[in-house]
Amino acid sequence: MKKKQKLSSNMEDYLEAITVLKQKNGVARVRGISRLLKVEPPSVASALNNLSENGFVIHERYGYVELTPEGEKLARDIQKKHQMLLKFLTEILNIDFKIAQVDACKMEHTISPQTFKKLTKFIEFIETSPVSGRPAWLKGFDYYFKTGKRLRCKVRQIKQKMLAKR
Amino acid sequence: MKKKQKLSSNMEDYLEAITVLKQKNGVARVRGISRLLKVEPPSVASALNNLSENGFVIHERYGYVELTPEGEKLARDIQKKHQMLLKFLTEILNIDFKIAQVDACKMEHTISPQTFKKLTKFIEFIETSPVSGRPAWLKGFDYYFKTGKRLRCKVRQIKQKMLAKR
DNA sequence: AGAATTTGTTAGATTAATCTAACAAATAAA
DNA sequence: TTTATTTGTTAGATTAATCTAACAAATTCT
Repeated sequence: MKKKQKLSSNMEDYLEAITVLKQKNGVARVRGISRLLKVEPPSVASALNNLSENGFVIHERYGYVELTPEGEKLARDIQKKHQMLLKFLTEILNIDFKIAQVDACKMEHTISPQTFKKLTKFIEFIETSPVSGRPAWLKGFDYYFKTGKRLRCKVRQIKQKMLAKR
Repeated sequence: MKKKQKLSSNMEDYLEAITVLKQKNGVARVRGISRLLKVEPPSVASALNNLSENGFVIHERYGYVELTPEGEKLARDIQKKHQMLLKFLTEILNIDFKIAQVDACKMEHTISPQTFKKLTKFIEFIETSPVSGRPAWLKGFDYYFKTGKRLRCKVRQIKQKMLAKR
């Protein structure tokens, strides 16, 4: 066992596919992985050999694919990145789900821990906003994106109201 | 000439390196590309052959590397993506320049046109904010990231002031 | 149980990107 | 103008990821 510290994007994709399948069907098998990643079964076999040699999966001939603890940890980390990016793209930037899914799938392999952390916090910041739903500034961006114009901001609106009341 | 429609990330990196060098030194040569991308000269030679066959660069033996109009266009597009992502990461998310640079370098090859457009608008929205400098909500995020706490928002502050004045 | 279908494996080829080693051209220094 | 240095090229090996073709095991159907 070679115990690589860093897997290729490709191998990360295989690990991710395995957890996705286990979550969906309870088990992961060559066929499922092959279909999910749109590669032929021999590619899966070769990838599993690689992951097996490096201690991320356990796979006996014709059997189910199992993750080792390390494999499980890695897969979880990748999934976290994926979900965070997907959320950022769909919920904050309002990108179409399918496109966001593809983008997230690629970015999850390249994003640095720092950027991951920042974006995670960014999402958290917005989700826990005291104002219910999408905060005003984000709505302001939605409007700007659609029309190219700016909504007058709340602060100014209130100030104007105050002036009017006098 | 094969005229590929889609280049690999790798080839895109070479194209980008060529424009960067031309912008910096006026010309691009094998050595410069080799040093910039941290690959050996034969790798550059082979990449240039590829790009040459596909009509993106012109390179005669021992000479400077020139971009064709198509090469130039592609390189410019990649650079735009890179600069936009760098800006987003450094100016909005406040990520360290070096890390942002690395992240941008990878993401520039995977980002979809939609995401590119959204993010570009997002930056524009913030840069053209009527409030000078970083808008309040972004400062709110900076504070939240550092302390985990929320600044009370402007609207509420004003409302409180109004109450106090009565 | 036997046949048909699905699933998995092996062998071997292919492609893209890289490398080292050896050599050749161009440039700079003596 | 030789020599030395830098720069560029060619040939050939290596690695990772994929594929097709052929076969083998497991499962399902009749």
